Amino acid sequence: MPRGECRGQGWWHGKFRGCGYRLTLGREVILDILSKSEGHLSAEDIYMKVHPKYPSVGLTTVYRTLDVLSSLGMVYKLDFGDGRARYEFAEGPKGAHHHHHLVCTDCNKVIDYTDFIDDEIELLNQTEKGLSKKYNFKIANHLIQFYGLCEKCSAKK
Amino acid sequence: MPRGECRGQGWWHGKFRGCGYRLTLGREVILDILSKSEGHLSAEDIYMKVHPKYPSVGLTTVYRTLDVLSSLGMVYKLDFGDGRARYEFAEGPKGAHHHHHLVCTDCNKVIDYTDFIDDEIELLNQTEKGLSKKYNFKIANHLIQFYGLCEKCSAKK
DNA sequence: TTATTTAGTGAAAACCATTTCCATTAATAG
DNA sequence: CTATTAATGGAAATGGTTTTCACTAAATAA
Repeated sequence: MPRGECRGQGWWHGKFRGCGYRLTLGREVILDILSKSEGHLSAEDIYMKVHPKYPSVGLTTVYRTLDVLSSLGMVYKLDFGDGRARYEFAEGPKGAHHHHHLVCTDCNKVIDYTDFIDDEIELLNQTEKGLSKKYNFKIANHLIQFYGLCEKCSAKK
Repeated sequence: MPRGECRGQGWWHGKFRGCGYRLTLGREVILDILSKSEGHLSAEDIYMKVHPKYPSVGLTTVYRTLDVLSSLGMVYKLDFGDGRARYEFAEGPKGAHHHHHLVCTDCNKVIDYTDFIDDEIELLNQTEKGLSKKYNFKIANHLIQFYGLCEKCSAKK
């Protein structure tokens, strides 16, 4: 991804600048990786993908950029209980394929599911409204995860 | 909590022994603290509460015991994103007052809510059934958290 | 354009919750 | 009571993440 192809073209350009953040090579590259990758990448995963092409981008910058992206709501920071944070792209304004997670407590495998999402979301919206009012809480986001054993791990037992 | 008052009396005695775990002073004390405390305690919180009366119980044992309790399903291990795990008592078999969480992303305050829980649980049960079948996943537990700004923090802005 | 300002950066060091190591202690079985 | 071995405490190690600091470069002013 040569710089010229991207600079100023992504829909996120304005978002960065609008919040007073500078648009740097590192940030573009990391955002690019995230937007193109399925799944849940750790900071190190991202560093590994970035480093071959852009050895000048360090792990520190990956962490710092993920923080910024996270605070801008462009990336979700997730915890699956294995001691390292995972990040996933937040899919722009249309929230294209929102999903929830099934987490295997044995092998830490994570399955994204979109089944039942519509019903879940509908209920969540109601719940959010009620909770916001009752607790004066400005809800920005939610997390739903199911924990258990994946097919392989429950067979092993 | 003198040892004699407790040894062999708690409903968890059998659970421990049945799983091949020994019933030790440390485990009893930690379980006692958890069962009497409202809220979400970190390992260090628990250590601080235990240490004055039982200085012989070390932080390592707290961690180890929490692991055991967690694997027995007697305690839930929670993550609110502030870098340390929190633990809460799982309320025995009747699941007395199951609740979900509202987490403030600014001050890390956590509100337990039980409102809307019935509808949520009902939907979750359906969803669980569907997911279990489709993905051959044995669901043992779920996590629902809403993230946002608490009253104080949204006023500050 | 060039100069100025200051946000952003890489590398190494620090941080800190948690885990591991190991010699010792104590709960349970016989 | 004795033997067995799970459990323990304290210190050290671990490892993901954050901080420090001197340096670089993006944005802005001249």
